[in-house]
Amino acid sequence: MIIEGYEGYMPELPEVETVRRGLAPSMEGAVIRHVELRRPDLRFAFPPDFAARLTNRRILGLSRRAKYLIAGLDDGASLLMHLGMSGSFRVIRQTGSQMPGDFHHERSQIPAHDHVVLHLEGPDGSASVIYNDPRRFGFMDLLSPSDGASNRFLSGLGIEPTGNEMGPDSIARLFDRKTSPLKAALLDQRLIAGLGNIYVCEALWEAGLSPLRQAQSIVGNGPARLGQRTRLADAIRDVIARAIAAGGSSLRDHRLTDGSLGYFQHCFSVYDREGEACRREGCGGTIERIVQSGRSTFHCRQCQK
DNA sequence: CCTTGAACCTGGGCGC
DNA sequence: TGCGCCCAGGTTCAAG
Repeated sequence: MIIEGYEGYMPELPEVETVRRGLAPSMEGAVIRHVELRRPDLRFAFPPDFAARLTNRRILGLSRRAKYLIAGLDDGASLLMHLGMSGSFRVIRQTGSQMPGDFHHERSQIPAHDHVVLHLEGPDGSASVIYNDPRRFGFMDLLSPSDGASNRFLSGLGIEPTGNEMGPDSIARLFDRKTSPLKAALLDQRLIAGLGNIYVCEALWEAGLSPLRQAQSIVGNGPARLGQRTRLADAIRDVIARAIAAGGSSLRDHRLTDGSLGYFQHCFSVYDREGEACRREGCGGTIERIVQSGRSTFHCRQCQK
């Protein structure tokens, strides 16, 4: 018997957190019995002996830092996973006498873009965790116990958008003397780690701030600027928290979804709403799409100053 | 150091 | 139906 779950789309922080929660029951406490690599690389080459170093290791916990998933292993190493733009995981639970890999024989062929399969043996039976990534912007790495925070992917990351550090003081420190647009500064993972294009647009709308103004323009001691930073910090927390809550709902109902934007998009105030009326009470503006550093920004000129 | 833009890939949607 | 173009959740580089 095969039970198939569907996890993961739109990989910004809330989605990565949703994936983490979805995978944790299958992965935590399980032993990796076999690792299938269908190709030598994703965005980057897998590290040397990647599969061998994972084999027969028990997964102690699955955590998240920014948009990274981190599986802690029983030898002190950690498996680092990033979903890029199009990565997703599926879990297939096997019960009965199936051998690992049999699900591929039950299908006439391997689904396109299934690049990594972790065959797990847990207390409640076996499971296969399959990483699929059409665009291959995702990547994986293996951290030795001594690597810790010196890992090239983790070392430069900024503060967590939902952590205790997020507040007007941190924003002042991080954005001081930054001449880049607010939009670009919020996307800079070295300052705040975990925000992506959708939720930056959403948070700026909620805070009533223009994506075009310079980041340093909300730095300063005046009450107006303190208010702007406070509203921005609150908006970031709020938008992320609501998206995680929505992700949780869609996860419970995942059989009803097709894995596309569908479910979440009802929650967006500006993202992908070009030409629609601004949803702010009494605003009357129209959502506009502009391009900043090569990426779409959705905003309302009327109420975002 | 700082900021911007190209590059990495595949697939879906649209206009012609 | 098909072709070419534009667009998409992110990150790393190179160039200015």
